Amino acid sequence: MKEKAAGPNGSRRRAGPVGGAPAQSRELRRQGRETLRKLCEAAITVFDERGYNAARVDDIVKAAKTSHGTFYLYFSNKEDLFQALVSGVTEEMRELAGELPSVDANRSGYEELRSWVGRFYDLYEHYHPVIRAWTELNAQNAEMARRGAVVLRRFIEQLVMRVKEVDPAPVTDPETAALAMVSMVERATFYAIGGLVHVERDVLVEQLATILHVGMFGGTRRRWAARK
Amino acid sequence: MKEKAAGPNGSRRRAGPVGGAPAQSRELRRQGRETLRKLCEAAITVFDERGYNAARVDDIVKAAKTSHGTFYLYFSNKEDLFQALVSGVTEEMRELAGELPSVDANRSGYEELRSWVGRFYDLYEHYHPVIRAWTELNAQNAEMARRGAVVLRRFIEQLVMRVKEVDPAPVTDPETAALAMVSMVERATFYAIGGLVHVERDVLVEQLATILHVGMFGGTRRRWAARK
Amino acid sequence: MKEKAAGPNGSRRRAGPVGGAPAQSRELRRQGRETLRKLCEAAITVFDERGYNAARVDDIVKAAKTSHGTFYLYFSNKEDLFQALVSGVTEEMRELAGELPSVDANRSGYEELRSWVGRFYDLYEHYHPVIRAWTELNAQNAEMARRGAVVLRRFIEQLVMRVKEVDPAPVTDPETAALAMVSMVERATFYAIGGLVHVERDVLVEQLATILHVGMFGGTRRRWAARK
Amino acid sequence: MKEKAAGPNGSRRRAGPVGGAPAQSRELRRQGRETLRKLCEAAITVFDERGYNAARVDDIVKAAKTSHGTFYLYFSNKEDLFQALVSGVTEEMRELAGELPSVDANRSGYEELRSWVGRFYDLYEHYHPVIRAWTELNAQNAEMARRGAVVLRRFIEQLVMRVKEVDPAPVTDPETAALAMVSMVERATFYAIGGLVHVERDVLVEQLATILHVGMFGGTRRRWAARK
DNA sequence: CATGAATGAGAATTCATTCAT
DNA sequence: AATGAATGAATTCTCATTCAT
Repeated sequence: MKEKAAGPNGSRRRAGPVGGAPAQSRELRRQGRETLRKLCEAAITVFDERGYNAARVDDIVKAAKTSHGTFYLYFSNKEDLFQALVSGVTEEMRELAGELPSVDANRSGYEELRSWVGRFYDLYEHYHPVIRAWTELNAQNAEMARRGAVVLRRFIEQLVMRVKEVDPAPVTDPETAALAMVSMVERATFYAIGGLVHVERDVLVEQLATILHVGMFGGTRRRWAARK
Repeated sequence: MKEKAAGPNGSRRRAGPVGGAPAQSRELRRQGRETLRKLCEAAITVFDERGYNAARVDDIVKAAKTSHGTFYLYFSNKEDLFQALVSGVTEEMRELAGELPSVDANRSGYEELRSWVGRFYDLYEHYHPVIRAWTELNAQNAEMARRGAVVLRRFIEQLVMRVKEVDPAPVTDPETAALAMVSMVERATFYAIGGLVHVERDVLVEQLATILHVGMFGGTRRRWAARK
Repeated sequence: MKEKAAGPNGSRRRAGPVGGAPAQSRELRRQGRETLRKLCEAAITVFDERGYNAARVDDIVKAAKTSHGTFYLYFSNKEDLFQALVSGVTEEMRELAGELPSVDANRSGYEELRSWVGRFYDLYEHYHPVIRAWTELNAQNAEMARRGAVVLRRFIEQLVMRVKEVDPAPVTDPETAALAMVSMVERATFYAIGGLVHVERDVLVEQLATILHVGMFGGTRRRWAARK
Repeated sequence: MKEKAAGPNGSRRRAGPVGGAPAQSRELRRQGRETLRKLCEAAITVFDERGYNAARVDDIVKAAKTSHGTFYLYFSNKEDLFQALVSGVTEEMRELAGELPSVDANRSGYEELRSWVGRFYDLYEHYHPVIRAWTELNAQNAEMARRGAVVLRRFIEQLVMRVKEVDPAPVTDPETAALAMVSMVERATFYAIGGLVHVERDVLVEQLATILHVGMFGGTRRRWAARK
């Protein structure tokens, strides 16, 4: 039942990384765009290895096989680069949130939900270094925390909207329930991908989809749970 | 229905903060213990304001109204101090995990669960600055991440144990379900306390307890959900 | 009584800006001369806004709407460009010094003097950004300071020569008096043009000419001072 | 006729150098004050040798035989240190301006004036490195230029005030005349001390005092000019 | 015990200059 | 002749840690 898509969020990958302040104030030619891309990739690698705070600009330029001076041609500093990366993530997360399908209480509803959770998992996995760095920054950078909150609320809103389509209402307080559910999906995925717990992707995705389905959309677990 | 206890985790508060390496190698008199306490409190305040990485030893000693020299009389460095704070949290978290009660599918089971979730919330709130700093460090310090994982798994274990007491088994894969549920409780609490979403403590605690009860212990939401 | 000439130093403007070392080693076609001119003008503008030291090659090429590469096609560095600008100023200053007229104690002598001071003022105003940048460099560049001293002494010499033509000798120590007078004219003009004090050009020119006339050439202020 | 005072501005030397922003936010003990003093002296030496812009913080700390870290304990950067030095100069200049005596047309008036110009010369000589650095900064730092203008206007005001005490009025436009005279004294002193022209202190002081006396206070040069 | 002062390694950033197209 | 891109040496500044009193 492996259903991992070709890339996170299906085939709609963004064109390329966006630069920070300095890069946006000028036209980039092919060579420039290539360097920008190398820097972004290098940064992701380095953030993955050492985390945001411990990452040095020097590590990034070494990983990108370029020079200090070049770095500052594209980004005004490490945070600027990071903001650019985060922009990519938030944009894809927004889209994914918007694609949460209508869900009914039947098996087809469950399957749609499971597929969606799977896409969330894959996106999350792809951007894991960035997301982890993001959690690091939340404590020291209010703007970053705010951007995270915006994405979180967007997920909650979408989930609430879908839940309200269901009749009879399966939950009495959809906002709070949605907060709980989104928290669950996000954090369990985080733990799984970070390796803090050992669990297979598909097992987790199924379990999360099941809880969501039962808890929010009136799905009944027992009838087909033994299928596996 | 406010049920906040007198202090986090009831009356079993630890004696006082423990010092780092330098402090443990000698006897502390009254004045010494007082200075130690001031430093720990100051550190919590500063970590709350700026996060761990952005916190400077200078900020801490200023907040504690003492000097750099004195800081190093009690802790060998910033991380040493932080480890001391984290030790307090992990210890209390371990205990709380051990106190997860047996839960039945009835209302009394729900109420015990709710009380326990409430205690989790209060403990989490009390140590919020430390916990937030901890998430910051996870990305850059493997030992810290390991300690976090230990606590997480302890919660999962306890929950699994309680779930297995229930007959007939309400979930097919208790380990994964427990991961999901612990993630949910932890993260929703984190968002609520951090102010990223706006939700009342008691509303959240009830919702989380309900989902746990229904999802893990076979509780039925509908019968008494209208009670409120 | 406005007597500002058509351009600084009358009609004897230099042909065009001279380039630095790289530009002088090759023939410049029309396009090249145009680029050279744009760079010089841009440099003057930037020096005016930020001073010499704070001026960046990047500022200059942006202001000239050209590129870094082009800059180094015409000048070997920032100082080379500046030397080129200074050469223009020193040359015109030398000429102006040489044109200090013979002055008698009468009104006609005063009027010739006033006209000459006016030309000094206008020349100084035109080159103000360059001159101000020059004062900046004097402290850090001995060669620049030397070139400034040469111009200063040239003015002093000329003034001494004119004073010695007068009989009976109106001053006992013409060298020192000339130093004082040249200092006065230069610095008062500098303050006026820089806007550090608020005074009209013609008022200042008259006053300076009067003091020079009375102090160096035996002019008597009282007879016609009320004229205005 | 050497009349150089014991120190610039007589015996009223200020207590000691003032620190920059960081130093002012805490109490300085004896050792701290000593270090502050060493840094200021070292800075003056280095500014003298290389000028303000070419001076490196590294040069200053080497000259002061201390470390980089220490520098930033007392000043937030090179400019902060320089502002502190300039504050000392402006304060003394203000005082000296306030001490311009009443001057009559007789020899005694001349002598008082000469003594005052001599004190100006000595003060200027003592602070020459600072003043030269100041002229460097004028072009790139508006605040510095403003502070210079304030001092200049203070001198002009005082001179105008003294001139207005004289009856009958010797000059028709005292403000402009005062600008000219202050410019003369300042700039001639600057050239003399900087070594751009070669002239003895006492010769220059006498000449400047004479011109001031004759030009502003109705003194008559001829009667006693041959005395020398 | 406590403290103010000093330290210096390490990190970020700038910018004149060169290079490849 | 022009240009966008790259470079890296030089510089500033920070801050955990040590030291002397």
